[in-house]
Amino acid sequence: MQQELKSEFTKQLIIDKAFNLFYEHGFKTTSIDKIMKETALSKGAFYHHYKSKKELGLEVIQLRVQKRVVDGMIAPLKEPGNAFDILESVFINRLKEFPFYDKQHGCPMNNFINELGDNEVLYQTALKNIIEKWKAALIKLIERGKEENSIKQEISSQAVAVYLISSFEGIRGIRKLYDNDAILTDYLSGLQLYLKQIKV
Amino acid sequence: MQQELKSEFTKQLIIDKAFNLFYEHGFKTTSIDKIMKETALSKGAFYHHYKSKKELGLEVIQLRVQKRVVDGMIAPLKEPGNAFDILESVFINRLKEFPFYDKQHGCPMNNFINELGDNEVLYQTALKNIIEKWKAALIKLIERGKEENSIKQEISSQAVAVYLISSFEGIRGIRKLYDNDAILTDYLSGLQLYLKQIKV
DNA sequence: ACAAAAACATACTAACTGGTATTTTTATAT
DNA sequence: ATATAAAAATACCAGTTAGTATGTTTTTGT
Repeated sequence: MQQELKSEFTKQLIIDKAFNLFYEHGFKTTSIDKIMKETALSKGAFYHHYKSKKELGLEVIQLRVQKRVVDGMIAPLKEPGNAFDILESVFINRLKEFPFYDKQHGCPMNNFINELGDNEVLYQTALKNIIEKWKAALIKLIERGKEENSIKQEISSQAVAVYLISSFEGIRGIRKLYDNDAILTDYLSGLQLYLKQIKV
Repeated sequence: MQQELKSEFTKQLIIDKAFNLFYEHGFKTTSIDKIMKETALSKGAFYHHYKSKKELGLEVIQLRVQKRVVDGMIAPLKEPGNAFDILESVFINRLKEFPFYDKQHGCPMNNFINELGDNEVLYQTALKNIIEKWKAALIKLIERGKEENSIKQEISSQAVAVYLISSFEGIRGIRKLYDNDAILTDYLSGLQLYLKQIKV
């Protein structure tokens, strides 16, 4: 039982260090050697726990990348309260609260999407899964808003959800290029204008 | 003089093959060897014309990537006609006209931004330059629309420009994950709703 | 005709890549 | 304590990487 715990701890350690390196330097250009140097364990240990780099990448996406999006963007949508207000505050606050490091390196999910999204069906599916979860939660919230009459009935929940996600992921990439938040301020104004359109 | 032409031809050939490989496989994971295999020239020839891979990357961004955005998204904004109609048609038509290959591999500029945007100030500047050009052209068109009274006076041209660019680049990445255009259709509905908000 | 220079080719390096084979260490069950 | 299996370390493989050093061929000015 103690051995099992140790194994689990090591796997989590590898995933943790791998996520950080993938986030900062990309997946394909981060080697197993670099990851294991961070864990202070050997390459042999890595291949004892994972059969390939691809398997690790998949776990990082499913366990770390997904968790980030769920915690930051999906779970808050399910809180009780005025649906429109929640929609507005989640998108705006999340963007404002990012630390400098996260602004500089963009969205981990978006980075994976752009690096691996056209590469391999397994990565594709894992990433699509996160997007679909996010989309579904947004649609549900918008529908809730329509019912409680805080969001206009006539708009397409699905279209609004997709447009919100697109613009959010888009700006997370573009922000990398700048060394200040001016572009984010513009984005937020643009977003607020959009939300006004769907507000009842 | 003949030599100069030959040199220019070779450089264009290298840039051309490099762009295609970068687009399909990413910058960091495309080697000089692979590029030069495509040109049917030698590695010696490459290092005669370019001092490093970084220099090539920069030229690809400045000459090919930028041209794509200018031709497809910026130049059409400068055509005469109703400003709102131009705005609408450029974004919608461009997205609809992408060949399958381009849908699958996303936007070359966005790919570069997400792979290299947090890496190196030279790439950052070159890419930021394209975004700023695009933004400026959009702002100018929106201002034009305000003057001719096809676009609402009270909206911030800058905010709308940034929001439009963000959502466009965002969806170009997300589309990679899917094997059909359903997500694009949702995006287009969402975009149209946004545009309705700024129409006079 | 000829020397200089540009264009390109060949051969190479040292460091790094994902992955494997083999051995050593550690934990557990009897 | 001892056999067994998991965890981890070491050493290694064949292939790839950006970049260099040194050639050969082609073009060009004289």
